Amino acid sequence: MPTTAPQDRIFQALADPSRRALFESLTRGEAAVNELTARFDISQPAVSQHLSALRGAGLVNRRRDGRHVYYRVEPSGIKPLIDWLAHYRAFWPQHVARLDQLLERMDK
Amino acid sequence: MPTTAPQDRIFQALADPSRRALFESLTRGEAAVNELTARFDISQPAVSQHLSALRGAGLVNRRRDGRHVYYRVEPSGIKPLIDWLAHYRAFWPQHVARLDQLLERMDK
DNA sequence: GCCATATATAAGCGATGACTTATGTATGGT
DNA sequence: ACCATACATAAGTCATCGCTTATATATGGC
Repeated sequence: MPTTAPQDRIFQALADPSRRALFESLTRGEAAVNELTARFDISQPAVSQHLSALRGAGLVNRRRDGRHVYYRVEPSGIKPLIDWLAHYRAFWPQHVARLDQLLERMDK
Repeated sequence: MPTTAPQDRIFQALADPSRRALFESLTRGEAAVNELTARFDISQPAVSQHLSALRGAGLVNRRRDGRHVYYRVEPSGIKPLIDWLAHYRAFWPQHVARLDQLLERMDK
């Protein structure tokens, strides 16, 4: 039954509260792993693993600068989520048009 | 770290592919547990457990009719998801206004 | 009341997940 | 070259998940 859908990794990535917190933190701006480790009460490897999951889901990017690796939100990453929501357009008929416009704009 | 957020149950509910498939199936229309069990290749208890999780997340309703229990999508259930998305408005500035309108309309 | 159907709950099991500590790999400074 | 810092990966542990089978709880028809 479970043929891996495109939403699979993103939903699973966001299912974990720590990961959502990390993501939330990154929306405040790019941050290196050591900064993130300082902000949260989990070990550095745990942070790296979470970031890896977020990256695998396409939700974040990374960039190396010297010894630091800076992570930042990948704006296009949440598109699968929007797509998934749009698929259930039938349940909010009035809003479909707006969602469609949103999707069009995100394509570019 | 993990103080149970409002998005918690909904993200976790949607993290499972079988559960998303069930939800998808319900968007085609209300269905009883035995129908859903027939559609998928998992046991009836598994279906009931998934439906319970979806219900716990506010994504579906149920209604009893005789011996059957019919489940249907709760349209307001995806609002937390929209809310969560809206929170990251900063990343798609052009779309914020539209998302806001969408949210306003869902409130009623 | 009795039996069949429909669903929910219980109990158990193997797989996966989220962490930990320990170690490996880059990079920079001296 | 050496050492410290920054990050990733490995390995192990404990909890949670998704499933199963077995059983309990409706409801309806006779």
